[in-house]
Amino acid sequence: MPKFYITTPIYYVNDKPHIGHAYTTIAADVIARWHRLRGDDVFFLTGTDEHGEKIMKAATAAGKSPQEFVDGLAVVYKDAWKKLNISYDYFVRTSDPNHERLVKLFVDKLYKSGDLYKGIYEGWYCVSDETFFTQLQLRDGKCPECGKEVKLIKEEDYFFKLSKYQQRLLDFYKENPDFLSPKFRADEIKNRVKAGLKDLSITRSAVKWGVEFPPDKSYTIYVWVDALLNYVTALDWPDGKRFGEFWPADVHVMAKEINWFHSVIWPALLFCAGMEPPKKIFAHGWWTVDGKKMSKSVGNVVDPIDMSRKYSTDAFRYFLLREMPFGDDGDFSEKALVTRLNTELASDLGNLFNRVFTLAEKFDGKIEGRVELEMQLDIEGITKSMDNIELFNALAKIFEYVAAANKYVNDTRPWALKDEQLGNALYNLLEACRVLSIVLYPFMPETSEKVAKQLGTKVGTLEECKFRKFSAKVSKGELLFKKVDAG
RNA sequence: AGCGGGGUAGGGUAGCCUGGAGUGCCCGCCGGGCUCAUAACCCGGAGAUCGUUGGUCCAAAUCCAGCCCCCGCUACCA
Repeated sequence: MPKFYITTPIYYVNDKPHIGHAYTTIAADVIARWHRLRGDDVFFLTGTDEHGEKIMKAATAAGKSPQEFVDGLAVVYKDAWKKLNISYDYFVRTSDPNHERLVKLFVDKLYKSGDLYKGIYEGWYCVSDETFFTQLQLRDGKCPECGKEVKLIKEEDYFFKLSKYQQRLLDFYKENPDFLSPKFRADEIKNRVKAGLKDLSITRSAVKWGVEFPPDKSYTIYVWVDALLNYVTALDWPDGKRFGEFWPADVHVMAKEINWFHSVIWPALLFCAGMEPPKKIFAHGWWTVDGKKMSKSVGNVVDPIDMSRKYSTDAFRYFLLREMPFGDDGDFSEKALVTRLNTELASDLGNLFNRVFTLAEKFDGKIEGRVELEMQLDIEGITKSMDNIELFNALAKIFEYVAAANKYVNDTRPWALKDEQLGNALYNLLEACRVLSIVLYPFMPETSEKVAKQLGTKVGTLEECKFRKFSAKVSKGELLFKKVDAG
């Protein structure tokens, strides 16, 4: 059985999840469910990133210890993923003692490799935002966030010789053309690496809430190194059974702003440790909301839990993956969501099931006949799209089949048929519905299960996406998607 | 400034890499069909100088160059 290891980033727990977190996680869930449907042995990892100065400050402000504080937020994330039907296999936390232990082990290994050295780190620090900026990030020499004065901080840190890995990375990208995706992101990364790599300071002296740096205990390990390592500590690197079974990761899914860390720094760290890099990095785009950049100050942050409660988890999941090609940027609006829910989910898909099941329930003859509605389903195309992580294209193909099935109803006019002819039409339509329940499963698992139940069966595997003898007993249930008023 | 992406009917997109009738899809609009179904479904129609100028070519949305707009990213923010 082929294995498939997929991850989301671990999310920084300074706030509850917003639509961006939900998007990454839902997309990864869809891919994970797809591979389970294929029969792969899937390991789907998500989790939370819990170290850093900001967390400590937030905890203090809340009158809690950092650990109490992050414990509370980890639960918020787990609850959210439950509501969004995320089928993760393991939830990793960077404050977990096992993670911390393995991070130290890994960094110690880096240290012994000789690729760490002591140097001077310089950065522009904004006191009010408690954040470092690079020279280029500054706006008119002032803080790009708040516009206040920044001061140059110099500190002695341990550096990782990232520059040493420039050529190795470029060679790796060349030998593995599918490593960086989508394609248009690959050139961005390659060009930046070609332009030259600077070494990376991987310790902090000011940050107390973090993993201790073993060779020099006055430092903590830079949170990004801590965070990236979750992908292997969750597998119990180096000796765990899961590590042997699942590493290297098949795909790391994330938003584009952290592509650099995954495409450049992460493989370099792994090279240094003598380990295999992941097979694929997939960086998706960002959502604007009603045409504007989402931000707390504008007050347009979309809460995925609200959306799923209001329109159903499946409708929300569907919308996110249907509205924009996976990889691009796109715009979220409730109006657009309602339109897709009312037209594609209620009128096209839901109504198809409803009209077919209504006809089938009234019929007491034999449901059998010639296969007439199978080849309209482009299962090869869907498979190819899903395997290439073109989720948008896969959905488009699935809905072409929905349209073909609706057309078949209109063309065959089953309400005017009886006996064998009606049995034939119903056979084709019910098999089409059954097959649809399978291919829709990764995207809308609840709906898929409801359809299977109404068909008197269970959601099948990808292999069962072929027409066969229909033997189940149909019992119509409630409407799968009801229309809602816009606004 | 550097790097990258984009400008296709009222809106949104695909097509561009590997030139070949403006070809497709979704929403909206107009007309027809059907009556199993959630006023659902099916068919047809109107609507585009494919940002702009020039070039290559028998042929350009597609390739090349210039220009005009729009938008990202520029690494130690977690």
